Order: sequence, then C-alpha cells, then structure tokens
Amino acid sequence: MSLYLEHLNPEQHAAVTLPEQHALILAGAGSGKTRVLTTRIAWLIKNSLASPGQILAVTFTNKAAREMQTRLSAMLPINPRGMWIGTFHGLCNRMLRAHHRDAGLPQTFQILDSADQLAAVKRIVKSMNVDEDKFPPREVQWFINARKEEGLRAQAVGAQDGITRRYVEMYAAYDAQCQRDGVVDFSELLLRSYELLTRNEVLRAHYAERFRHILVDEFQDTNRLQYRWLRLLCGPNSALFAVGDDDQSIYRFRGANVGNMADFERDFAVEKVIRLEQNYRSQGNILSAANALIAHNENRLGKNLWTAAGEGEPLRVYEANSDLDEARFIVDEVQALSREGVPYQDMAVLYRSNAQSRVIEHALFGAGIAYRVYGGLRFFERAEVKHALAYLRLVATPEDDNALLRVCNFPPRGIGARSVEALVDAARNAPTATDSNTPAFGLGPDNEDARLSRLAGSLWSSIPQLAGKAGTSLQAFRALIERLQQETRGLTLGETAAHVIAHSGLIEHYGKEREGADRIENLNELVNAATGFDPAEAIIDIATGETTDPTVVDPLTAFLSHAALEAGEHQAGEGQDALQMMTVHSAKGLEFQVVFISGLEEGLFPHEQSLNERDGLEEERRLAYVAITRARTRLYLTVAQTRMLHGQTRYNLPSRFLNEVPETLMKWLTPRYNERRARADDAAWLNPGASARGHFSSDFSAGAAAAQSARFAAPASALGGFRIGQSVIHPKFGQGVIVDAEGAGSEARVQVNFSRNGVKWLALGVAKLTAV
DNA sequence: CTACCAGTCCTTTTT
DNA sequence: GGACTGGTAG
Repeated sequence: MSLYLEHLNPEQHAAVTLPEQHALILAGAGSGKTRVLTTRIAWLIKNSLASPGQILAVTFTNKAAREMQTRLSAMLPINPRGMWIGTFHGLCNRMLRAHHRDAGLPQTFQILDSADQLAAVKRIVKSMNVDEDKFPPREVQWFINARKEEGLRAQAVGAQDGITRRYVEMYAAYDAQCQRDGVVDFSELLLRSYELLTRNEVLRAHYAERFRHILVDEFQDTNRLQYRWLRLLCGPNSALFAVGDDDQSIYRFRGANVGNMADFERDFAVEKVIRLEQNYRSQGNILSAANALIAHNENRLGKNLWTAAGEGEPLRVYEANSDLDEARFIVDEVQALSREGVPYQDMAVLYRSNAQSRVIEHALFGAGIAYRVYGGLRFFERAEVKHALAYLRLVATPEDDNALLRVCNFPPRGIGARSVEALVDAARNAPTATDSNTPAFGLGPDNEDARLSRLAGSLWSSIPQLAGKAGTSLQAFRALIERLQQETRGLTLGETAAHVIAHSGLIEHYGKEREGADRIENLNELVNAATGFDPAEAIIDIATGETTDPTVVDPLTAFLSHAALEAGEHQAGEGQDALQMMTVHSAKGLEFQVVFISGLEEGLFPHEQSLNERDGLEEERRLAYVAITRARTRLYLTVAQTRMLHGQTRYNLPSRFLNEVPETLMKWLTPRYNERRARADDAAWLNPGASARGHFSSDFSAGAAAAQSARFAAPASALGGFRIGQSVIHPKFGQGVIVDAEGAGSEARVQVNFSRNGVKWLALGVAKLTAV
C-alpha cells in the first residue's frame, strides 16, 4: 500500500479506492471527509484512472475548494490550478466566460453579489410603480432566486393569482435589465450555465465525455438546480462521487435540498453507499450527546458516530439568571482555561443568532480578552471598497447601470434624485435593442462582443441626450469615466486600480470624514489586492484545462469576478490568538478544543420562527448537532433565564434540546434545573389550548404549544412562584389578576389588573402580594 | 440636494 | 438595542 493510503480506516480506504462507479459517502462530522475526497482524487490520478483534466470537483465554499487544492498539491506533483476544482458558482463562471457567446453574454459580464442584486431589484420595483409595502424588494429578490434555483424562467412560472403574476412580471423585467447591463447574479450563474448545457448538446456532450470523475463535497447542501447541473455533466462513462451528511443539512432556508441524497441514490442507481462513522475529533461523551440528540429526528438516512478516544469529560451545563450572567460565566471560564494553557483561538463561543454576540463581546472587552467575531462585513462588501469597485466596473463596462447608480453621485457631485430620475426616463424612452441587429446610438457593432455589451437603453448611453443642469453634471461624470478609461489603457491591473481610486474623489471625500482613515486604509488595501492578484488563478484554458491562456479573460474582469465570488476574509486580526465567536451556521466545518454553546433556550434555540416551518424543528436539531460536534474535549452548554431581546426582557425555558441529551453525560454547574424541568413539564396546564393541540403532536403544533407555554411558565420561576394569569390579593388594592411581568429576581415587576383599582405595575420586592 | 431625525423591524448565510 | 428607511427641514 502506498504511503498516502496509510492511516485510512477500512471505510475510508474503501471509499478512496472504490471502482469507477457512482457512490454516496455518508460522512459524519469529523470523520475525515475532506481527506477522503482529496485522497480519492490523488488515487485516481496516481493509478492512471483519470487525468487531472478529467476530474471535476465541486465544493460549496471557496475555503473548501482552496483546502482541497492545497492538500492535493501536497500529494501530487501537479499544479491543481489547471484542474476543475472550485465552487459551483466559480465553475459556472469559468464555463460562461469560455462560452459567453453561446450563453448570450458579453465576455466581460459582471457578477452581482446579493447586495447589488437587491439594489437592482429595487430599481425594478420602483420603475414599475409597484407598492413597496405590498412587494418588499427583499421578497421579490427571494422570489426570483427561488425560481431560478428551480430552473424556472419568468415565462415558465405558472402564476395563478394576481400577486404571483406581479412577481413574475418583476422577475421578467429584472432579467431583461440584467441582460441589458451585462450583469449576472449568483443564481443566474448556475441557471445560465445549466441552460447553456441543455441547449447546446455538442457542448454538453463534450463536457460529459471529458469529466470522467465528478466529486461533490457537502452534497446535502446542494439545491435542485445544482443537482440537475451535475446530472447534465455526468455522461455515460462518468462516475459521480457524492460526499455528504444529512444530519448536517442546515441550509434548507436558502434552497438546499437534502432530498438530493435520496434522489441521487435512485436516479443513478447507486449501489455503493459507504458510511464513515468513526469520528476523529470529539471525545466520547460529546459524541454520545450528539448521537442522542440527533436520534430524535425522524427523517434520517441513519448513522451513528463512534470514537476510539475515551469518554472524556461530561458536558458542563450552566443555567444563568440572565444573559449578562451567562456572559460573565463564559468570561470566567475562558480566563480559567487560558490560565491552564488553552490558547484563546482554540476556544469558540457559538450562538444561534448574531444578536446574542453583543452582550458577550461586551463582557470579553471588559475583561480584556482578545476575541474575533466572524460574520461581520467582509472586505469586498465594505461600502468604500464597493464604491471603488463600481468605478473599476464602469471603466470596464460603462453600461453597468448598477455601478453607475452607485457612484455617479458618490462623492457628491450635484447629481441628486431628480437628475437620476431624468436619466432613467431618458433611458427608458430610448430605442431599445429588441432587434439585436439594430446598432445602438451609432455605437455600431464592430464585433459581436461590442454589440452584446453596448446595448441601447443603458443609463450610460442616455447621458449625452440630457439637457439642463442634470445633463451638465452627468456629462461631467461621463467625461470623468471616459478619461479614466483612456488613462488606464495599457496599465497593469494594480496601476489601473491605483489610478482609478486616486482620481475618483473617494480619497478626498473620506479624508474629510471623521472615521475616514480606516476607509482610506481599505482603499489602499484594495490597490494591494489588485496588484497582487494573479489572473492566472482565475483563468483556465477551455479546451484542455491543462494550460492557461491569459487572453480568455482580461485581468480587470477576472479581478472583479474574484471580488464578487470571493468576498474576502471576514475580519482582520487573522494571526492573533483570539477567542472565536460565531453563529452555529458559520461554525460548520470547524473544530475547537473548547466550545461554548450559548443561549440554549426555547424560542432562541430552537428559534421560535423555525417552529412555524415544516420540519423546522428537525433543522434546528441538526443545527444543535453541528454545534455539539465542533468540540474536541470540552463542551459547555449555557442557558439564560432572562434575556434582553429587541430592547425587552424575555423569559425563556431551557431548550428542549437539553432534555434530549441524557443526564448521565452532563454535569450541572447550577442546581436549579430539575426544579425548572418539573415546571416545564407542568407548563401545559397553564395553557390548556396549547396542551390540547400538542396532543396531536405533529412537529408544528407540538412546537408551537411548547413555545407558547414557555412564555407562560418561564415567569413563574423567575417571579418567585407568581405567574401570569394568577389571582393575587394586595393589602391595599384588593383582588386582581397578574397580566404581565418583567425583570427577574429583586428587579421583578408584575402588572396586576385589580378588579376595583384598575391596572398597576408592582415591584415584587416591595409590594406585599399574596397568591390566592 | 443634503443632512438629520423619527419610526420600523427584527433568524440562520454562501456564492 | 441598533440598523435601515423615509420624510422633512434647511
């Protein structure tokens, strides 16, 4: 056995050396799935079962793609850059650049990120005079993306009711606008590529013949369109090797379809399903807790993780009085662990929603602990960087309306809403390019690319016609961009970026702002990024995949695609030893020696909104499963009895997920739980309607009942035995009923509706209330 | 046209 | 509690 296959366990080995056939690898958390994927590729190449050009490896994130390339180049004496390894979006981008004519796109098409797309949708909603309250742009955006991910163009969407018809109209108008601007959104990359392969059988056959081995990572995260895309590329001689874990499917809210795993087994008549169940990450108790929790889900393919490591410590559970107390506890433990020699960067605080991070950050800051929060604005998403990129986009493609609207008045140059409106009107009334042979404004097509990228009706092309004040200022802006185009001709990418930013007025503008120094720093960083950008990374030769051809894409377009597809690292402070803070979602794929899962409360985790969704509770449970399996040796679970949320104190019950982990695996650091658990069990009688519905226990009604009773029961324990709905007697005000409550402990107050004296707020620490 | 203030709405997120 | 939006005053 050759060196690189050593240390594989029997299942991993079987997966890596599987004959050329379709296979589904059910890879549990921490079971070495990335290792299996990369070793599989290396094995195929070393045994001459495939050349590098015959392999297509698809991941979900850039990070995963990079890691695969890094590991591969360590195993093989080849440059993996020439290989088709990348994200779905990155690979589709590659394909569309190569076949842009067939796909009906200009070669320099720009990519809209979500924010750009939302702005574009807003323009559509406005221009169609649609009521924004009835059709919120976010909803419209979601509608469009969801349809695209089903593979449906506007005209293919069946619209029964007037509302849907309106959505469809906006979808159609949005697509037309994108086509005219020469821009493509994320889901469009997929759909356009899919359509290209459907319509062009020669092309499809070429790729299907070429890709003998298609390997897919995180298969449970694929959406329907991605699955169909894979099917198109999978020819009669191709083998599809899908790796995934249905228990870690946590992205259904954005279109991921776990059902693809079952469909794959059926559609491809998969004979080989291999389960990787040995976990190399977590100690026994942590793993047992994860297994016990996830066993409560009904819809599973089934899998049980085990480890050769010992049991390790029990899970430590802390029930805090409040979110502040919870934060304080975490800080204390982190400090203690740090003193014991655990590096900060090997500890992580996980939470269900971003809003929870603030309190913990505050406590960490107060204690002087270095921390790093994931999930903030990323480099290429920062306003100043997007502004600079918009200038660069205009230099590349001035017809890009999105870019033009973003910066035509930034920094302010007297082009306000009225001027923009005048320009939009002019563009709308301009002769449109419905007949593709009609040249636009004398910018006759010297070649096909020019025709595709210089369509009439763009804002840019309408500027010269404008008269008056709006015309003057906009023409000055147009002159600026044209000047930049001329001055940067022949310059390198880095020089172009430096020149455009220097003459955009952005530096001067931010120089005047109080907080502008950071922004200018980021602009300089952007110039550095452009200077250091290696376009070869983004360019592959279409015919062979083995050589690179710099003429395929110009460096500026490549850089702009890179900026959109890979928004850059989350935040600075990369190398520093800092405590890691992130949502459970963004923790997927990571591991830490010590993990804190905070906010394990009904309503928060599981999130109350998820209880209204079909199978929402199961997805929340998978999320908890992902969270637990991040920990190697120590896992803390924390609950807060009260929590400030949206400026209001809320009372929550401990999460049901705590009840789903066997007591024997847990060590309670606070004593109150059993008492509270008893109350939780009693909670139903406080709310008879809920218990009646809960009886028919579908996930939905049971979940809703529990969430509702939580609100009734939680104040009872926080209010020293009082609860909402309870009858009480006050020595002065007489008899009444508690109707509301806030605060806890000595701060607790209740609102009582007295039959003779009306509604009053009373502090429990002061008022002498007696329960009846 | 810009700058400031009040009212609203709150999951999760990668590409 | 805070980010974002829309309206109004300057």
